[in-house]
Amino acid sequence: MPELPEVETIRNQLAPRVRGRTIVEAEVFDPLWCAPRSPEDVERDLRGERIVALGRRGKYLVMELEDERFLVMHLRMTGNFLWVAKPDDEPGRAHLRVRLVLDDGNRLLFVDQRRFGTGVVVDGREELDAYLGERVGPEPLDDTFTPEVLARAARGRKAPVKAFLLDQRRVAGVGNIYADEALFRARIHPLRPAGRLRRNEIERLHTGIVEALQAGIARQGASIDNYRDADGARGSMQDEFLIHLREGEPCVRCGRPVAKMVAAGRGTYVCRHCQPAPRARRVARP
DNA sequence: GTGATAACCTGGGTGC
DNA sequence: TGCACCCAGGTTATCA
Repeated sequence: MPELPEVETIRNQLAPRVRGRTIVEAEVFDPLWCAPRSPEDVERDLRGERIVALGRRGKYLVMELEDERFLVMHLRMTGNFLWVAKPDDEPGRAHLRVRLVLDDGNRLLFVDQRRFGTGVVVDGREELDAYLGERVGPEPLDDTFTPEVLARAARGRKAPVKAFLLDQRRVAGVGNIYADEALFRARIHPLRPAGRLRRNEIERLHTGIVEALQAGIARQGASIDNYRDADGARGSMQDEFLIHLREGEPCVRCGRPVAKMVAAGRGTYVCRHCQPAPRARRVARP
């Protein structure tokens, strides 16, 4: 599942290749991708536009076009954004949602098996800031993301810390994989209420988030299922998971078996020894 | 305002 | 072999 490291990997690969290129042809094959706007409208917006830069915000890939127009894409569950040099190299049409042909003949393909991925054209930097501002919180790899920022976001939250981490408005870019990895690194149980974490736990969680995401970027992301980088290659982070998907295997820290549970409605991996469960609250007697 | 849950979607896995 | 059903999960809408 593409999370921050996977999207950042794609951005790193594509940014230098697309900068300064012009989109000479845009084809949107799946109306769901750009709904409620029609594919024809979006194709018209993109055709002839020069690409100024390719950025990222949380899990969003942001293609900046001329005149402060932005194509904001989200890969969701199974989306891939592929770079193809020749028409013959294109994969089958089965899951192809969007094709952008550049003036140098190269192609960008949005391929998405489950059709959750989206693309939105936003006009103006103010509208872009508003669009992202209501969906995405602080960037965890920015210098401005400090333990204080994390503590402020968690303050008063009764939701389990796993749900807190998955909420993109609290911390941008963390999904199911890296939430598990960050919590294991921080030795925090996923069901602990976010607002009840102590100062030293917030600091450990901050470090865990940053280190887990950096590890993912260093390994070009995790290819559990569908994720491929811009060149169609698999990442290798799945070989380096400390806890995620390791049910029944010995914990890398204590050797006890890793357990699987459900937290925030998601499959969640935990070491019950290294990540102690929250104590049950006493019920007051009448 | 907050937290929980269903729905969206499709392919793979499982059981019969 | 074929069919029905369940599950995976990021985001959004809805409800309590």
